[in-house]
Amino acid sequence: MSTAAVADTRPYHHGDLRRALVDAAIRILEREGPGALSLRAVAREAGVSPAAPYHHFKDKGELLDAVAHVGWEALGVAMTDAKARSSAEMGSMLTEIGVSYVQFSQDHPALYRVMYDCSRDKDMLPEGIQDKEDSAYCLVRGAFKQVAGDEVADMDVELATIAAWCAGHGLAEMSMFKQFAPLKEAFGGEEGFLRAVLSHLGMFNRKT
Amino acid sequence: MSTAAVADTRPYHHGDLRRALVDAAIRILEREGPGALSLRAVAREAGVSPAAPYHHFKDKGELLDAVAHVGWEALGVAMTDAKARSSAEMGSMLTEIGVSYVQFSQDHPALYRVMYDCSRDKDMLPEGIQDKEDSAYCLVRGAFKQVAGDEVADMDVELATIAAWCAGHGLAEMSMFKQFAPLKEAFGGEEGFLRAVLSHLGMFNRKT
DNA sequence: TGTACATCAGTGAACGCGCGTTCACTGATGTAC
DNA sequence: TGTACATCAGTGAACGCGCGTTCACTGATGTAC
Repeated sequence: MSTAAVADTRPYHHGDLRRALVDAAIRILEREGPGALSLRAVAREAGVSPAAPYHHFKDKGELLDAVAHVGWEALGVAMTDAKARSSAEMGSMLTEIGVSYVQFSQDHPALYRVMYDCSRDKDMLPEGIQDKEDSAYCLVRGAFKQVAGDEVADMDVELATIAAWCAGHGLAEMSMFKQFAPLKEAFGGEEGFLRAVLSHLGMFNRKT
Repeated sequence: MSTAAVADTRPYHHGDLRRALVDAAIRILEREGPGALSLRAVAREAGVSPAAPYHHFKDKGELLDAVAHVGWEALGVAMTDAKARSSAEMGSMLTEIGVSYVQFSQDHPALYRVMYDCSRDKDMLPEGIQDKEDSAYCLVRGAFKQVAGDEVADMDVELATIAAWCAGHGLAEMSMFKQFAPLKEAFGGEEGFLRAVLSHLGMFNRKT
């Protein structure tokens, strides 16, 4: 059965329009960027009337929150994978996590932007990033704890985590600029460049 | 003579509307944030018809560019001051510059945002940040060169500059979140917190 | 010094646009009896 | 098993809004003679 046929026989009730709207929003982000992300555009992309989203989200903000949520979860998965990979290879765990973070931002620049924009609107880090057990932030802090050992004060672990997060976020935002192209080439591509910059950031250099 | 009287006798021709529009835009940014920065709002704030700006700027983008330009110049001044101050006190020059950078972003959060948004739209760092002799970026690179001495390779100075810039930008963007409030208090306020985080970033620790 | 005229820098009304949201509606679904 | 009915999840038309931009215009200024 072709996609068209499926579309033709699409029932009046969608089934999981909530999820479909979030997916549509992400598709728009990847294709046209954050500027194109209106509620109407999302409904259009999902093949539904502009009023339909209101049965699943209070307003535009709530839809955006849901999109950001999906983004943070995907980022968490990417970082967890990187951590697992790195400990197997006994390389620098922190660098691998950092690289995966920045690479995520480069693979999904518009989504990454929305993730932070939603947080900024509330002056709050996303969804208890510091509290939840399996949050991306806790993953980084856990890695620092593991690398540092027990004799290091909690406060220093916290500060190192914040410093690393800031550096990662800054690198994510900066590395999109064209001016760095020659430098990237000199280091054999994006990843080489990322590793070179990260190696200049003290707290990424500790090894397990 | 009161301000009202000045306003009443305001001549048909403005004198320096271009500059007045940029000032009005910055006032809007400080008061209402980047979301409120429309061309019409700027004209309104400057007390002029919505068509007037078109005699001074090709379009909205060009006005925004002018605003960003003013921002980058102000940031450059703040950083130059910090550098001068620090060498007088023989403290860590790089930390002082870093602190001044982040403080600027906190004093003018909306302007700081516009400065980067304008660059992002073009995928280019602002106004030849890397080329111009007195750019903020060159100031940082110069500081690194001075601290590192002649034996360090140019490439390493470049990478350290980029790493520092990323860290500063990341810290600027992160430190606005409410979650860091308790940590800031623990370090005796904003500046103490900034210094604590920066001290965890390797390349800020070198002293003259 | 006075006058004609080109140019500059404003006005204000209007354009079309896409937006977020609301509304009365209707088709589909599930449940009680 | 059938039927009545409440509820759910859509439709599509409409709302008012502020936006960027254009237009014909006009008042002020400066310059040539």
